[in-house]
Amino acid sequence: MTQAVRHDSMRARNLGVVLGEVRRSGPITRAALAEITGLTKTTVSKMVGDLLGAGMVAESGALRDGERGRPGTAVGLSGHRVAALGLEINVDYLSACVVDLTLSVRLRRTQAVDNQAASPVETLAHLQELAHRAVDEARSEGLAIAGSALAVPGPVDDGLLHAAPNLGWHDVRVGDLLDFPVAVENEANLAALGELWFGSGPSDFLHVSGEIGVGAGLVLGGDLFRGARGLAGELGHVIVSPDGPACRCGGRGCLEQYAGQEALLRAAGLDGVPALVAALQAGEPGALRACERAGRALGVALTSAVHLMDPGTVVLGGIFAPLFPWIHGPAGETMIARLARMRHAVPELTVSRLGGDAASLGAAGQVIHRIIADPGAHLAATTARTPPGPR
Amino acid sequence: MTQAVRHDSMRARNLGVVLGEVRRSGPITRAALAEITGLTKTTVSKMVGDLLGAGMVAESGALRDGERGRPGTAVGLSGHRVAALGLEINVDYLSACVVDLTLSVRLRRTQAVDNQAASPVETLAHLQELAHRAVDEARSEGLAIAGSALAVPGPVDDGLLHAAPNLGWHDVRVGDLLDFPVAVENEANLAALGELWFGSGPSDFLHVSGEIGVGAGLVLGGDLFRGARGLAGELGHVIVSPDGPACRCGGRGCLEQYAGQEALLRAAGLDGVPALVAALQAGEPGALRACERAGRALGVALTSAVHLMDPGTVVLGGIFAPLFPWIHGPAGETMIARLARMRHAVPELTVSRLGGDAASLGAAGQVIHRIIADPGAHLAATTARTPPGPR
DNA sequence: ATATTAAGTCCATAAAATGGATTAAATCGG
DNA sequence: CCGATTTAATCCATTTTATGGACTTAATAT
Repeated sequence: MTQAVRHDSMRARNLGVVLGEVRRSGPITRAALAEITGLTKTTVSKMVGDLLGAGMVAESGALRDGERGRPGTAVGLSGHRVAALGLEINVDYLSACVVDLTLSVRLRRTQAVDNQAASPVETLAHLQELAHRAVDEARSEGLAIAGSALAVPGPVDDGLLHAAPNLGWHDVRVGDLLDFPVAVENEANLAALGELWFGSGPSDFLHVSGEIGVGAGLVLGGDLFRGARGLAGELGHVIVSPDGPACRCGGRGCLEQYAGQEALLRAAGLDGVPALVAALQAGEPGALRACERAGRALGVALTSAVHLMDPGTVVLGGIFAPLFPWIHGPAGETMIARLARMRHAVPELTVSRLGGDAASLGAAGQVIHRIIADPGAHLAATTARTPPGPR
Repeated sequence: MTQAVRHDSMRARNLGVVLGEVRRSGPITRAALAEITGLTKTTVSKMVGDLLGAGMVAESGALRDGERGRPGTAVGLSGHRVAALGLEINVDYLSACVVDLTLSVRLRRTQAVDNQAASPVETLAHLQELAHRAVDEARSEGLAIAGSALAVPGPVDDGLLHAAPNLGWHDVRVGDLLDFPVAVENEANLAALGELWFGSGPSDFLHVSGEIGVGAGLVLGGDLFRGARGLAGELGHVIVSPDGPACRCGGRGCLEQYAGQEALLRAAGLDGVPALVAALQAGEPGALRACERAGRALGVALTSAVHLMDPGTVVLGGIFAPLFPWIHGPAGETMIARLARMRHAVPELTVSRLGGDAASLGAAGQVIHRIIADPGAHLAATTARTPPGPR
């Protein structure tokens, strides 16, 4: 049910509208904010005052635009006080980052750890240490960590990590193993949001994060699509050929068996993505054939995905980013051949410019996003001096 | 951007919350409404007063529940005044229905017309006539038509019907050919909503509407998923086998080539779905084989759909409803074999109990749904005596 | 120097919800 | 059978929030 609006929630929501517009429209005057939001100058002024007090926005001096009349003072998001911690657990590394309210990355730490050999408890002890170091460092720069989120390589439902096959974990309530509150979310989903907030892409796209598994996150209108139980986006197990090779999921002919990291390297007869890239650059026929095959399979799976979910564009990330020059052709051609007659515009295939820490950036970004959407909650929390996040 | 809340929109939203709760919780007292919504009894009372005045709710007498204290008077949705018109254009028929605010079907009219031979202008002239007759009849029962919606067999983007291959139409702005305002929407989407509001299903499901084409509508949390451009849900062109038979969409091995009405009848060597059902009941091996093959293909396509969209359950409608006893087995087994290891719960396959007019019911239901979500708009429209819908 | 224009603040007012008091209508207990 | 109790619904003064016009401020234009 949509919640009833009361006086206090009206104010909370309008604060969010104003702050959201400040983010969207960069440094902007109070008068322009009033115009855009439809609120009066009075109301906007009062709200901007509160946000200034909380250090969430800052005045960036008079905005002399050469027009007549008194120039306005522009207010913009301030990155000096509020920040968020983003974390990621993956097969062979842990990472942490701190992002401020302007989505500037203030800190990145990555630590190579072989988590395949480790238990959840061990891994999370490591992560906790990493997080505390990051927070201490951020604090010394005057930042207050307002919250944190964690990306994990597997489907998550309400804080419970169902299964992370590449870690060998099952049904782990990850948040309970840390000494600070954290939102837990699928790595593919957060990588998609990372692309949304830190990449240059549009706000409607399907982000494909090829790693050992192949996941996808659909972003529509700036929101992540999660499905009924948060298990949507398993592009890696879309069926490319119903009688194809057996997959660890129990099916046959899943995309992962054609375009997953392991299948791809096996087909090329190489060890590691960097070696594959080198071979491709050298023009080795075996490597080229392997990529061609993977690209066509990806095109088939994406065709099904486009028919079902209708994304605006498709962004390839993960291992597909370095392989993009070789994947792009066969995948794109397959899609055009199979989609063009049904749609005016076949979604464009683009490449992610984010590196491996898309997911931890997305995690931190999500925390920031929520604060901006509901600054009232954060304001109340800080005045009540109950700082969330690690201390 | 989320819209700013002002005093008037606060009231409008709360009206919607109250009316929504009246629908959800059946006849209910003002006191209980206050409790559930979190608004005060005073506020709720005033709103219920307004809704009574508009004829949208009615008091259904004292609610004597045997408890102590003064019994409350229950208010429930009233079906006596406000109603909506639902329309449908399909290959071989036109239909219209009138549904009141309680979602009771007050009128159904179906007219067999061969629209394959007709131009949009001719067909819509027919439809307009049908609509006016339905509205006149509804009016004579004291109903006021508050709006109308139209289901068409093809993808629609912002009122524009892109392509209806089975009608031979392209880029028709359907609403412009009628003399009353109408919301136009894909038949598969509206059939899914029809299932939501008039069927008995849950509020998270994928509704498959097998007709000549195979479409699907995803309903999540009572909302329809539309994709970036409203073109989502084309299950019929999900790829079952990449080198399968050529499809009119330009691809190969689409589901439609295995489980579409034409492919299915051709494989069975029969003419018409009733004949097929008769043959299946008689146990004819050719018909059984054709259904088995279609069911397995449907299972493959649904497996991909479940991996990507994660629906709670799957509801089979259209021609798959009468064929359900024979389709259900092979499709369900295919899904379980391919999904069970990845998910705790494989979405259940169920059958739609709605007939062929699911889409026109969904259309009318959508209008009602919008009125209930925002009764303030309807209230303002009626007091300003600008009745939408045909007159 | 003066007029004009636009930004931002001030203040009285309006709209809506709130919360406590009151009235109404039932059951319970003797 | 009557008063006590309990719950529903309404009434009314109050509070919260946004509004809109007046006012002040700071710039450009003439």
